[in-house]
Amino acid sequence: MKAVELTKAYDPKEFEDRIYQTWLDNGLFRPKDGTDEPFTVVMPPPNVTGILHMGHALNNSLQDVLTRYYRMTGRPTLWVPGTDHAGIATQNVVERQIAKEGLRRQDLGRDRFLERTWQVKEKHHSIIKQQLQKIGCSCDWEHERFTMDEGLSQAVRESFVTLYERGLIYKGEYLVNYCPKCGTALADDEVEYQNLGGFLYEVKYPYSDGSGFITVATTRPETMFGDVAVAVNPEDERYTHLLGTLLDLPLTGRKIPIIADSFVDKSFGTGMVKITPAHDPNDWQCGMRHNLEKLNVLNPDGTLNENCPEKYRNIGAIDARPLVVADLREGGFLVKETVHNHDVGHCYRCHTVIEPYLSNQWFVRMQGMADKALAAWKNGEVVFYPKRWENTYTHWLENIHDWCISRQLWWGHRIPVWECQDCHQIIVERHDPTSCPSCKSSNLVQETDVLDTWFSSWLWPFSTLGWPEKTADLARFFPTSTLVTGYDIIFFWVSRMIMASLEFMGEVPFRDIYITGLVRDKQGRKMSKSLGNGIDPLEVVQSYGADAMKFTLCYMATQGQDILIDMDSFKLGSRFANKVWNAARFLLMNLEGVELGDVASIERTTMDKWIYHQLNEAARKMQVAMENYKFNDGAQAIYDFFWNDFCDWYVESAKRGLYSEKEGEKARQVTLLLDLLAQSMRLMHPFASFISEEIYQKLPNVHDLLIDSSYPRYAKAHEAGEDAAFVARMQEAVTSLRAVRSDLGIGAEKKIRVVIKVDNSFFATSFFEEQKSLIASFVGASSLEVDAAGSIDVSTAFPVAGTGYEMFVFVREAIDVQKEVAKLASDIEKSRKSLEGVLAKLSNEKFLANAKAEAIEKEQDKRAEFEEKIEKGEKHLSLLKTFL
RNA sequence: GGGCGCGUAACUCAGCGGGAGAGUGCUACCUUCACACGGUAGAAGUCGUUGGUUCAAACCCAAUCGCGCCCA
Repeated sequence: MKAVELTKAYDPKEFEDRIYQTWLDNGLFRPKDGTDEPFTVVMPPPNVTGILHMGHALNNSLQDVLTRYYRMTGRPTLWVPGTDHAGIATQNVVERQIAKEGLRRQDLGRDRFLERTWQVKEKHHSIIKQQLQKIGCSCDWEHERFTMDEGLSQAVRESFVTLYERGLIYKGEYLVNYCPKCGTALADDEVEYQNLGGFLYEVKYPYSDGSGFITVATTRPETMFGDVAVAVNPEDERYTHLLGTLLDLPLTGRKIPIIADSFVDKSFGTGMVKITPAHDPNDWQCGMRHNLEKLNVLNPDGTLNENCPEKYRNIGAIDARPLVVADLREGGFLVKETVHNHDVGHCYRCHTVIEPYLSNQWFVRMQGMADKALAAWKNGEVVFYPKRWENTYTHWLENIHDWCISRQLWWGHRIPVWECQDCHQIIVERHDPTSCPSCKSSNLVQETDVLDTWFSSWLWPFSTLGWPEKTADLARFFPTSTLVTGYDIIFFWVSRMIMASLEFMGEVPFRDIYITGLVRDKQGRKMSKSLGNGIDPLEVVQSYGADAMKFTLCYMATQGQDILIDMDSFKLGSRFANKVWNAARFLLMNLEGVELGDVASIERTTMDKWIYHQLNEAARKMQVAMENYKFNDGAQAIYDFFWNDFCDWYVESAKRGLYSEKEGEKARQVTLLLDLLAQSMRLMHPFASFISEEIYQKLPNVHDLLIDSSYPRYAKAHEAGEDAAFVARMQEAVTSLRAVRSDLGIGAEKKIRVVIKVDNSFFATSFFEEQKSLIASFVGASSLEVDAAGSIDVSTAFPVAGTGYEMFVFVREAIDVQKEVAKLASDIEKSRKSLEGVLAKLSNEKFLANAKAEAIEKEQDKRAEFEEKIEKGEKHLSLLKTFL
């Protein structure tokens, strides 16, 4: 066998793209055939015109880990990728683009504007796909979907018509959240609230009969033109006698009544509230209760309309406020203004202040679906990780509002509703109608609004698999296994998918819902364009490699916690990858002239059994971690195993075998090392996919692709607890000797003589005896003796404590005896303190009566241990003092 | 106003009833034949505060302070 040469430094750029291409070329992202239960994940579709940010990197890294893990356990695995048409956002992108050409969408017309938008979509789509590939996502691109694909549009159509037929869709006049900038209605949850400074104005409203006035309090005086009443609390004795009195609305003179409604807070402001049903949600409710007129005073662009006095018309509501206030003051109506902070809604896309606005919109009745979604959760059909997010889910469903699904946009699924212009019949059908079913007229006009983007994404887990067609994919892969997403869209998306799935498929779309944290900067701030504190995942890939990024994110992805990182954080993964690379490099350079043996039948030493035991333990930890979505535990298990166990101890110990002259010993050692390396690559593949595959491809002992090989499994039979205990004791001895070396300032180049005296009862004596040369090499000893008979004179040597044994180092150098005496004395003191605590427990009857047997046993062990430490310490102390 | 989360080593975070842990950073020594993106050793924490439960509390309970998020 020939040695294999790896480059000196880990250079991910050299192989990542190539490896990805190999996986693609071999079709390894496709689910394999078989009857095992598939593992299926649908990717939360990123906005097609967006760019990949750290949140996507995290989210997709975790999905990739799950997918690769389950793929290697042998289950047919499908990860469905795709993108979302993101109605408002995409339309904004295109509008900004044509604005540079001096055009508005109206100038182009609907069809040409949409053509433009599709072009933009195509271009951006290829970018985002490339980005996902760059970070290593092992999703099945043959299953890729876009929310406006033919099939998915069919799904939208089917679901709309079905809901309509079930009487769950209606059109109604409603007070919606309206963004004047985007020119569209927003759902309640697309509004973000920000606490802003403002004023509370107290305004006189005179009685119509001229006998005086009352005072109302308002934060939005400019909406007074839409006032239709003033309300007081019915239990507010101050005002009961005024009920029914007419008032003259200032600046207009319109007459409005005083009414009673219990929603009014007596203690807020003056206890009198002006009622503007067309511009305030509470007033809207109040107006419904009292059957009041709804007087709209705004144009669609947010300016005041013809229902206002002429001088304010066509002025934006916010700009009109100071004018109105000034005129009120001048007219003597303004009583006072006080500083008042309150929450103001903003558009989640463009951050413009939203206006409650009266308009005709389409709605879905949600109550029935919400009840079913709650019931499904109560029955344990969906489980959140971490569990506490279930509160968010249930709270939202318990307070469900009807969903406003129409958007005044062009980009999206146009609402499939036609109106006959002759008989005004409303037509909602699965196929575009050509004539009116009632009067046969062909004069039909389609609704101009499109549907909310979430109306297509709530179908995602089954529309991507072919619904409404009864496809083989749907039968095989639905319901999916796990959803990985962020908590910011639990109600936007997760809840709605569950509702849609129950409504159309009759079962939940997934069982496990893993909610990731948000990726933030080191100060804990959200990463955002405006702050400029974002980290570009591709820049991380460029600097450290995709594996370093994924590994680091996993290592830090503790369940339920946000992840605070900066660019330097990724050094964790990068260093690990470099370590892996170099360990492999070292092993592969030692293959020259070796004939590999049969791993299964090869003779194993205690060290060998120990490392296989540790590997087995790592596999066990990994399985537990994966099943419980503890990505950090998984990453740590492989990190610790590979670095601390394999590299630091096993490979170091194996060097003797590698350089051995003994017949067959080198081949034996290399065989085991290569097997362990291959298994390590399998174990780490989900977390560091490229480097593990690259190394695996160089191994002479394996011949398949790693991505498709089998995952190491924990097996009770591979446990070797006794060997593990031997090695643990040896590690303790080595570490103590190294510490002494360091402490006494004995340079690495100086060889030392060591004598280990073992107690009669020491369980690892023969192991120590066997491993003398190994221990010696670990601590740089020229001579190391295990003295079971107690015959070696160590009266001139430096004593080192151990449990079950003690060690003596023959030191030639002058040592600072005072310092060592002080140090030992302080160690003894610590042991004394610990022993006191232990003895206190053991003499406490309540402890003996109540504590678990294991706890008592452990305390007894500790007593023996501390007593031994003290006893040996005292002995060593007097020995040391003879040096003085 | 309601809900949730977090306060553990300088930083980022695990641990969540029985002897305080990791990574980074820091200190000292080492370029010895895989790796200085390395090795070896080390310093570093009354586990936010105060009470309570318990034989035993970083961990459970209550209160309190600070920070963050969500909802109204």
